[in-house]
Amino acid sequence: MRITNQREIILEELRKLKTHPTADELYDVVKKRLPRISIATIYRNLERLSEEGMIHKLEYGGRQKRFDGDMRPHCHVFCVKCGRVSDVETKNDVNIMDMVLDSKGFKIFEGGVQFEGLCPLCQKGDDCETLQ
Amino acid sequence: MRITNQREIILEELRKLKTHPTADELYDVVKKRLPRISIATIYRNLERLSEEGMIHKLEYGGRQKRFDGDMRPHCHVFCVKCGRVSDVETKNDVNIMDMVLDSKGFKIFEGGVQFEGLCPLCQKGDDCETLQ
DNA sequence: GTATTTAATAGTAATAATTATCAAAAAGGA
DNA sequence: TCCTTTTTGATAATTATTACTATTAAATAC
Repeated sequence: MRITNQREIILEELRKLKTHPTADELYDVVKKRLPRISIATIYRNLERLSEEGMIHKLEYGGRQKRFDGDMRPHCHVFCVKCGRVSDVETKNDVNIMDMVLDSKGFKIFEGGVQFEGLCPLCQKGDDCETLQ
Repeated sequence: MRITNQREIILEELRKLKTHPTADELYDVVKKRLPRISIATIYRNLERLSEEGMIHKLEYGGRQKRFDGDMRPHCHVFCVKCGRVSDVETKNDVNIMDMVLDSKGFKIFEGGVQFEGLCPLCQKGDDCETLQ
């Protein structure tokens, strides 16, 4: 995987954000540093970086995928109304993988806990701008 | 929510399936009993039934949503290659909700464990027909 | 350092899944 | 049965994502 300017800046900006942005949200951020970058480059690199295990691709709650540059193990909660995602701090004493009794022939690599709820804005009844 | 023939049969057929079908997979099944049904009716009812808490909408792994008529609490594993979903039998001694220490202002309703892996067919290297 | 090879990019067209629209049909009372 | 409201079928529109292609830039060989 070649180190291009675009790839470096995409990764750098994603790591700065704690918001688990969608591709187009990250596009808006990266465009400030690389005004000529294409949205296709954002998509391609996010896909590639997640294949390489450098970022996480989050696929729950809503139609758009979200991405997370924080590779430390942690859980997420997503808002069922607006699709926003946040980190959740959890007790660390459960090994999820040990919970499996029968995986019906699947070979399991990873297990994770995720939560559903309402974000602070949607609780207040505000129309979250990031509607899924 | 009115009880229509279409709605009843969609629910009935979904409950019969253990495959966690996508909307179009369920469409093919339901069409055998209701040849004139529209794909939009499938989408509308699956969305509606999940809003009403009668079925589960599964949004991980791939672009298509999947649906599950089995409302007993249980975990899923999805194949990272083909997107197939299967139930996973797990130890029942962990209360996921108790794990939360800080939810960053989100009000959490539900928590679940999900696993990623490879389905039996993709392990063999076969081209799964249900490619995501 | 320059040439060569190969991967990555920008810009845009195409695709796929889902949702919106709307006239007609059916459900569930009154 | 009649009336109101919901749902349906058919299809258009939308939205997120991926594919395509000529051009540009990285990495490597010379």
